[in-house]
Amino acid sequence: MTGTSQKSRRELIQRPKGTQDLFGTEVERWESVESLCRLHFQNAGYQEVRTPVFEHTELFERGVGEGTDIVNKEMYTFEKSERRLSLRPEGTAGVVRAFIEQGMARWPKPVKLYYMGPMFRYERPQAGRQRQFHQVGLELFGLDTPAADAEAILMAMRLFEQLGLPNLSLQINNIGTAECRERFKAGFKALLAPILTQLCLDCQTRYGSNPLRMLDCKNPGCQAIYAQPDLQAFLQTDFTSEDCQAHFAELLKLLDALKVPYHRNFMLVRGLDYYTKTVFEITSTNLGAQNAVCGGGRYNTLVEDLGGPETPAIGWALGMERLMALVGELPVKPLDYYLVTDQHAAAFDLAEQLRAQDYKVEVDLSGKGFGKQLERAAKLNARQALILGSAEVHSGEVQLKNLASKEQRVVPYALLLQGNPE
RNA sequence: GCGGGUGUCGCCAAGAGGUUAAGGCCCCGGGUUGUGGUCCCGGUAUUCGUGGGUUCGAGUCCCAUCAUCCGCCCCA
Repeated sequence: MTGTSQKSRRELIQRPKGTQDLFGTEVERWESVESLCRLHFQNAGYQEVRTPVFEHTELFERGVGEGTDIVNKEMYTFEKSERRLSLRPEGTAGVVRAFIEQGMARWPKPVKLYYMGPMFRYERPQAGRQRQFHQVGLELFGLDTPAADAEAILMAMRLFEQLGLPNLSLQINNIGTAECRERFKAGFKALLAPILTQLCLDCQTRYGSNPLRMLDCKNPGCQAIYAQPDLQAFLQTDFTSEDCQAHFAELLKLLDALKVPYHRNFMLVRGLDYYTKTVFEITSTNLGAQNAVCGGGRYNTLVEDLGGPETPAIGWALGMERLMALVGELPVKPLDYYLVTDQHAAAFDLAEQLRAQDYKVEVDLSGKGFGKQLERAAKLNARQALILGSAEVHSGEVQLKNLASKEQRVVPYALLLQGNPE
């Protein structure tokens, strides 16, 4: 092999930046969390929806919003026979597209869906952020009630409680409708106009494009300005309409009754354009700088914006990588039997019968001596070894050996299959 | 796109310009071809992410580049 081909091989076996190989016990942890999510959703009447990993680029441009960083600089976009397609950077747009295209608007209300799968954003990787990452999300279509908001939030909070996540905080806010925000922007800009030059350049840009996002600014100087009493007073007067305020108050009442602790965060705004009324984020101090494990909110105009019938909705998504960083140890199914054998036909037959009884069983395939096979059984931490040689096949028995106690005895097949003769 | 940290075997890791690049774990083979995890013996980096440069001499110094981690931006 020449030097250059070695080099290209080295590059070939290097995974793309911001992607991850998942294997071994880590995959088992993911699987058990995923099945817990499924069960949790299904028990509450949510159905899984599986949409494509790529969609027409325009869907995201119109859905997520043309002004957002996600569509401006983070999408993986490619062209194929005159069509612009993008790897999905988030899940809601695709689910809404499916909702419209599959006629779910005519299903009995509400329509309750969940999804899970990979998402793609072209960003610099850091703790809790990758280019291919995984989300689990929930969407509830057709209702604009505080109860719908409460259920969506409760579904997330109870899931995290079941998983025992540490140091969680539910941050919640009401950003009202588009009209409410126009009213807000006017007042907010009027207050800031005299001191605009004291703000950072980013905020000065946002002043013109998206004033709400200014509140998210990490610049200490800007934060100090936004923390000033007169501005806070303005923020906390709740600029939203009476209807929005009543909706939100009712939601908080429900959360109180359910003993779901929350923090009303007047500074919480979200980066996607489609949110209305309720927005929330669930953060943990056990994560790095990217501390949100779950985020979502109400989006009452998105279905219509994408060409569907007027349909209010609320939803959220959680980041699996961030979630898994918070989930502690999970039990791994142990190996019940390791089959030591030089009689493979009989061994496979026995293994299959045991597996049918839900035992975890491995058959040695090496053809090596029984000593080496037992060595492997011990390395795999098998509870028991089953030794099945020609003598045992002839007598219809098997040697059952407890690898911890070293006890070994002869057991007829039939007895072994009747129950665990430990 | 910008800023900082780190790159020596699959993993952890010694090595501070000078003979053949420690050690541990894992893996493989043997001691023990029908009885294990302990133990013993042996094997596994012509090479230090890559490419240049300085030097009589470079894993050790310089430059560039790549990768990775953390942070900014933004978000799950």
